[in-house]
Amino acid sequence: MFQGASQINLDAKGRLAVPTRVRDPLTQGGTVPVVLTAHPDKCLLLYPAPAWEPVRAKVMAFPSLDPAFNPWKRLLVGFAEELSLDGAGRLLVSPELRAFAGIDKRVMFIGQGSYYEIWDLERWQQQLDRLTAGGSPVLPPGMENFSL
Amino acid sequence: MFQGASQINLDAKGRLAVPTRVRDPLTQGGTVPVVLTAHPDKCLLLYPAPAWEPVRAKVMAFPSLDPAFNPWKRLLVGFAEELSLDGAGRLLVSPELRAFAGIDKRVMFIGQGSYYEIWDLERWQQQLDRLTAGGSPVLPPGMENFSL
DNA sequence: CTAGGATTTCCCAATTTTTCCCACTTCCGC
DNA sequence: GCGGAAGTGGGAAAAATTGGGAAATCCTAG
Repeated sequence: MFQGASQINLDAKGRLAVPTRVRDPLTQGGTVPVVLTAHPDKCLLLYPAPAWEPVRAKVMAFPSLDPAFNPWKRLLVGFAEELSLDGAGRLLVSPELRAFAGIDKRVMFIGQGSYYEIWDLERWQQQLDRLTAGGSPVLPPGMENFSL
Repeated sequence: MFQGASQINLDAKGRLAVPTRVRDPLTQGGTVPVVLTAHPDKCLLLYPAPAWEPVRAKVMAFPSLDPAFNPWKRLLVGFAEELSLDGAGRLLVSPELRAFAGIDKRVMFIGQGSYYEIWDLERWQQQLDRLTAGGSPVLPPGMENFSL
């Protein structure tokens, strides 16, 4: 289970230095490749490759001719890239994914259970502000009785 | 299984330089021709020729007398072209297909499992914006409980 | 039927990009 | 303070894209 937040920087070549704390559980010590893809909230998702497979399978099983599903397929599968970390544990993020998520330099890593989210730092801040602004965030249906 | 997004340009002669990371899985190292055809969403579909055959067979098996199927047949079969890549791995896209998909120069390659989609870049952006705009993307029926 | 022109096709070469690896610096633990 | 590990940056070799040019083919007109 991935959790925790880390702020890191991309270097000039678009390489993302994955912190060791994140890297080892993610790649199981370098033996497993990772998959990077896109999320509608304009952040990226980072899976260990084996964990991505069932997700992709579910998305691909959507009916092809129903227009409502196509955008989701295009986003989740269309942006997915299987990557390996270089010798120094860095991830080369493609220009397409960087453009999609508005990532240039400063980035936030957010553990989310079966995957990590990668946010442009500025966009992450805005996301936080929206949640904490106004004192009382809106509760989605079914969460009214949730206790921490 | 094809996945991933690549932005590329047509040159002045209408040649599409298929990126290596797309080309090799698609043509299995140059041994297999490809088929390019049209999709109702105004993008093009790119199949390895062997993978196209069963799709064409299924489309051709649609009932001829039901008028609802005819547009699909006309698009999918009517626009289909079998092509080979030139020595530099480029695809010569016919003026008809370029006109259909509104492609002039900047183009997006989107992996979609058994085929690639080819979009005019501007049209692709619009397609993305519709999904990511408003903060809460529309979930099609049956997808409410989908978890990533 | 022949010749000219235009278009298409194929191939080569230069530039640009990518990939891989090495070295330095900084931070943390011992 | 010292040793080790992790993060950072840069550079060189390889590969891929881009553009152009020459040859072959097709079409048209004389």
